[in-house]
Amino acid sequence: MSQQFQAPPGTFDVLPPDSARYTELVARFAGHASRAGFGLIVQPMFEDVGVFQRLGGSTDIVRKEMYDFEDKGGRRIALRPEGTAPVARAYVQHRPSVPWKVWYLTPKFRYERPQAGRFKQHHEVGAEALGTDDADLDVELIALAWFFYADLGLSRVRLLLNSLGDGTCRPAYRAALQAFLEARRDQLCDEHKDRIADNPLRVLDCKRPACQEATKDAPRQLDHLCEPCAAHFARVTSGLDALGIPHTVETRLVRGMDYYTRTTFEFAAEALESAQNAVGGGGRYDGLVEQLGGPATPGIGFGLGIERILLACDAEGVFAVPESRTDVFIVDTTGQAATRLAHRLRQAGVRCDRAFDGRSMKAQMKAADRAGARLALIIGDDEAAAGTVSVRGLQGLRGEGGQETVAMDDVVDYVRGLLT
RNA sequence: GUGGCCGUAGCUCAGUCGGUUAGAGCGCCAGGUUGUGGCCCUGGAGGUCGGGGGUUCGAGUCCCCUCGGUCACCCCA
Repeated sequence: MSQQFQAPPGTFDVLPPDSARYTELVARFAGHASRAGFGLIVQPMFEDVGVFQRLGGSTDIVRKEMYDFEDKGGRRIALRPEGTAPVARAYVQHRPSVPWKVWYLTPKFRYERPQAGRFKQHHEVGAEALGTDDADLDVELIALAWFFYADLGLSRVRLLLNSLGDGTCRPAYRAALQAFLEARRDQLCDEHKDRIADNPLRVLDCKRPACQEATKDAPRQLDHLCEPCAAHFARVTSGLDALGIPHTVETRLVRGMDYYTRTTFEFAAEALESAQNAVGGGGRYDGLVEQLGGPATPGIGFGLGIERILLACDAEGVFAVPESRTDVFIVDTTGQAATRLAHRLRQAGVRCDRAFDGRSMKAQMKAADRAGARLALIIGDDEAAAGTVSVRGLQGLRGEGGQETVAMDDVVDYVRGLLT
């Protein structure tokens, strides 16, 4: 007995017709991104593990959720757990002129237990822009994501916004927060007692009631911004206002990677019941390129989770993409005509399909119907002898059920005329 | 990594108190109509009941283990 395999835990196959939503979603995002001056970046699925380790050492994503291994050449490799660091790595490697604006479609891998809206491999579309710290760019990125969601039909998405400060104001704030947390160490949950030293901001993000209560009056980064950071944030919020993008300032919003500075944001789908309601997130990372060995270069970007977006669309009842498989189906019982006719139609830009295995006319007509074709092109013995094709209208096309006889030589043009 | 729930046909599910050849609907194939789809009718194919072990005269049903799924914690897209 042969072994049956299935997709590894936490992964999945997306088959037609469901995959039509993926292609349509990506096409829409590509449209928004290219209209905003972003070009596609295609990158490896894996990187030297150091690309990720060097900048997220105290985050769970890097500490315990990374798919890393040694390859046959003894290199330490990690499947990409996130998309920003590889883009920064590419920037350092190629030094493109700035501002450098790229968008991507990528799978992301995280070793964690699957759950509603959470997988070991999921897919994101995203955008990154490097080379300027102008707050207008922050607004442009956020607007790109925001109006992309709107384009899909989503209306119940909430933008959460925060500023984490920079190298000037963050250290002082961090120290003040650590002092505050140390004084209340006993009230924190066990897990976060240990995080005060290495990642105090993370404690603010804890959802346990005990932690929430203990940190209720904790100092807020937003109140400790230096003057330039405060001005930057004010320009971001006023820019969003100018575009009519509603936002909620969420002072506890920390996000998953250590490299974020200044603007951070997250998009929460309120239609999703599950705990996994973040459909996108991102922020500014003005120190990242330098940490990866490049020149000091500011940057900002985001990633949007395709699977969660589709879940949110289902919950809101929007973005139903009808499967559209073919326009024309060739019913050929002679076994002599279908191959050439299909080729001619396809070369002429007509979507067409056909049956195989020499099935009966009835079976081929059934197949034509199931394929969603608007026209059946019938070639039986009579047509073959006369050099003609019977063109029959199927569902959706005017004259449905009607049938006409057309010369084989003219049928491609005739069909194109009917379909336009 | 921790915990709850669930595994019967390709899909959605039924299966009585443990009882003899494991069912339905949908889907698929064929026929009804030797050249015509949808609707209808008839028939057919398709299952080691997730896997292994145990209890029993007898296990889809009870017990243990295991694998898988799912949901939650954690974390995030």
